[in-house]
Amino acid sequence: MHHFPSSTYPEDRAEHPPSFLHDNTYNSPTPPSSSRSSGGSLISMLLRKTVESEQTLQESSAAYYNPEAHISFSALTSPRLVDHHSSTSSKSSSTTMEPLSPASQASTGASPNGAGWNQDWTLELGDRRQAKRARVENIIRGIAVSPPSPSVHCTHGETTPTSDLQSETMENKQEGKRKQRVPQHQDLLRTGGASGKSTDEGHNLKKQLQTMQRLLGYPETEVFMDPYNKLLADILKYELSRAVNSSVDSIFKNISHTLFKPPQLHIKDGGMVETDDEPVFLSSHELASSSTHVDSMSRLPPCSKSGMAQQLPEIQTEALSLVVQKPASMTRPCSLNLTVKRPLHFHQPSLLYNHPTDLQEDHQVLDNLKHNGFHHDTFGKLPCRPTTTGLPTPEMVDLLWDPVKVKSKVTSRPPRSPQVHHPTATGHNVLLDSLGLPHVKMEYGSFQSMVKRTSYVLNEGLTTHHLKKAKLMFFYTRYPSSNVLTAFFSDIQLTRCIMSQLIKWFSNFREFYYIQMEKFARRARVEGVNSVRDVAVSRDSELFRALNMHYNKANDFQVPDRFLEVAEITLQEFYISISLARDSDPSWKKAIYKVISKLDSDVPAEFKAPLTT
DNA sequence: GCCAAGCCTG
DNA sequence: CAGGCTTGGC
Repeated sequence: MHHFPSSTYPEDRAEHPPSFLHDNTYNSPTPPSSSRSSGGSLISMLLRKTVESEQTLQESSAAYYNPEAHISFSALTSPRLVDHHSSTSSKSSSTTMEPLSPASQASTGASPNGAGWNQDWTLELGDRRQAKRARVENIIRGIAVSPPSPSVHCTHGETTPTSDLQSETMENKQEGKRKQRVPQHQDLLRTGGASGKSTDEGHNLKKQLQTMQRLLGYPETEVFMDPYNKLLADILKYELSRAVNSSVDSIFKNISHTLFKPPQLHIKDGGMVETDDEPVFLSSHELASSSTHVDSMSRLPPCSKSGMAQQLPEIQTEALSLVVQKPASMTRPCSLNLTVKRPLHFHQPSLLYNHPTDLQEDHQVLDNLKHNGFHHDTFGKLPCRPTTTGLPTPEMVDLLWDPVKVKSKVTSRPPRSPQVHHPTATGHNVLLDSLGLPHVKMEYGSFQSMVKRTSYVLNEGLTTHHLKKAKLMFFYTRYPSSNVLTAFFSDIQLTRCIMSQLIKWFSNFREFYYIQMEKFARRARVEGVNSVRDVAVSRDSELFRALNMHYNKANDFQVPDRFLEVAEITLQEFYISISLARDSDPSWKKAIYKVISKLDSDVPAEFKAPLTT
């Protein structure tokens, strides 16, 4: 098996029982990711706030949420968050790298596999307020949509509608003309939007609001008399104004992050989540990252964010610098210069029906205004290079609806030195679309099952699916050769740039891996572990959880036992080196790297996937 | 000088 | 995760 080369403690190693006697029945705990995104659509939240106001007015004592939905929500989110901390802290008293207590593990494992809050809107369907929301939504959508003129000034003028969503949105394009000026938010906040420097634009906005209020069933005075509601109204005005001015890009981008949510989710026993429909790519983990990390939305690349804009023939009303990236070639440049972005997905279930905790709500609205609402420039001005193909194929357009691709950073980074290679138009490769969707625990050997063909595309660049695949491959190989990469990423044109990116990915994976190893090795020493024999890695260990969270965030992949063995060896190597004070040598890790590099396994053929059909 | 790998940074 | 830089081997 795997010996323990260069170990300083061969005796320890010899005496150390096989560490891979892991419980096969282990039910992988859900990574402590969590929670819901604190972000979301401003308009959605504002609308909901408005509806809530209505609710308050009409049913002051009634619970807003469907009790059942509320319960589900709580069960889906809160426990895990709490549990994560408790389990982590529970370990602090341990002097070894022992697994967490069964209790904590159990409670953790009982948590759902993320995407918990996604259920909310589903559970609310049928509510009578749904109709009202729908109407309001239509209004908003109408506001946001530009004039119908299809004379798009864009290199992709022949953009082909490919979805119902799209055509549906098209129907709502018959709206009035849009303003050009984009009011500064400071002005809006200062003047209350339609007041002060108000123009006819303000009147229009007010009309829109009045319409909404009527639909919501209460007199407008009721809304604005309350200072709180007035504030919300002001904010709403601001948002509407932005939409009216064909500057909904940022809003669009904000909501697009969440609008691509799965159309339907079901909670399975044990908290696992699965979907009826295929396009489920936006996991709660991904969303969680946006809340735990600094405003990830603001960091989303413009190309990916504005990608869906090319789905509709648009009218160019101004010379915006927004660029669109061809989704099928995320890392490749794009030449689209569409200038009008529309919230095509306003009608989709989204945060409109998502209900973050109430108390946070108010702050979220304002915070989003401050932090999310004004990233227009950030979104729109980052460079994006032209595509090599110029025109999007229907498949490409179709891919625009892939939320992962659209939202992912992976899609944005152009290759360092873009080599203009012309895609072989006949290269009907298949996307590993389902890489982004499996929320069901899958077996090691069933990787194939998550490789499904959804469309024929010409993959010129790496997508988030490739990234996810690469991460899973890391469980087998830490140092993949270029041959392996070539073999397992045959669905994309492995240019030098792409290959470099793949290599870089694995380099980053290793970096994280070794950082964790060092951290936990040092922690073990601090906590009093005095023998390498006590250094072990199991699926229960915090180290594994961290790694699993990083490489298998959705926790939908059964990590091979061999990886745990390698991880344990790595941890032990670090432990040994640190114990011997080798870390005083600047290159002390290299010896470890050399050891670990010999522990690679073959990547299952399933990962090659049937990329062509 | 080139290149791969690693390190640092954002 | 990716860009930039350094390092070390050739």
